[in-house]
Amino acid sequence: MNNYTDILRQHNLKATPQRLEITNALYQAGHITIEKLYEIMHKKFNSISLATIYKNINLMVEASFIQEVKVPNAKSVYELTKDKHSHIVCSSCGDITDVDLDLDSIIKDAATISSHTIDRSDLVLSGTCKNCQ
Amino acid sequence: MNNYTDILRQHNLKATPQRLEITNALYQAGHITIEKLYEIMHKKFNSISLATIYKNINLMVEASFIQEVKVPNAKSVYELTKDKHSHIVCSSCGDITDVDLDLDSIIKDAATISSHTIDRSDLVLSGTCKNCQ
DNA sequence: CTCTGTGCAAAGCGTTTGCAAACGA
DNA sequence: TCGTTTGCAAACGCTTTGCACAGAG
Repeated sequence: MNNYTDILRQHNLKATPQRLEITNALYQAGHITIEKLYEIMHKKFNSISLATIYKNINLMVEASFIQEVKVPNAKSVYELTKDKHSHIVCSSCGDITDVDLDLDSIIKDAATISSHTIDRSDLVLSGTCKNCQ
Repeated sequence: MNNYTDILRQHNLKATPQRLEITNALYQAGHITIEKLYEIMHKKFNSISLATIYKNINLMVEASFIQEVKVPNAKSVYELTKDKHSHIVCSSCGDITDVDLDLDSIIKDAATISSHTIDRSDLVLSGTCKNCQ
């Protein structure tokens, strides 16, 4: 049992049952669309509103408690913020998995080539997962 | 002067003035949002409709003549399809530049770790460009 | 008790669709 | 000429907003 109550409060968010369930759903699913999240939430709170989902998702993104992942040719998914990682999407079943890749030298190259400072990297790989092959 | 007329036809798209101008705007801008594209188009065709822009953008994406780039915390941009490359976004001015990075070994690692096949990679780096620093 | 969060309904915004007229080949 | 494309208006779907009531601290 994770203590999301405290974590929410640390982000100045009251620990309402709805928020605890959103957090729990994100934890369970790993990556989830708004649509799917609403489905799950609706089972527990049959009168929940999509507005509540959106308001909370936006607050949680602002608080950097969760993050949006933009996926090519698909809807965005949300995940709990965790250590830096990349994503692999299966174009067939849509499943998304995390993968820990070392992008340091590539980012360093990019910074040199472009004269940019770089503070964020989003890598999404697409292909076919083992099950779908 | 690029011969987009022929290129459009090779993709089974009639070379209308509107399409030639969309293509030209993409070429000039490198990366462009729908909104900005409409602005530019409107100067040349004052009665152009957003519907025309959307229809053509969608056809061109389907034909792989252009591609959508999903940008964190910003609207998608479109670019002419060219050799594989990554993108660097300036969080300050919003400017997007192409950068040629070798992701081969990283992709290979990811394929091994995940047992996926990988046929596409989208890397978007974010930071601050030289001008904005 | 106070202030924040929820749920509802309405509004807002970006995108798509249907259709008649215009146009490219 | 024939099939495609354009522009308009309406429809659509996702997201946000305003407000009264409920609930967390």
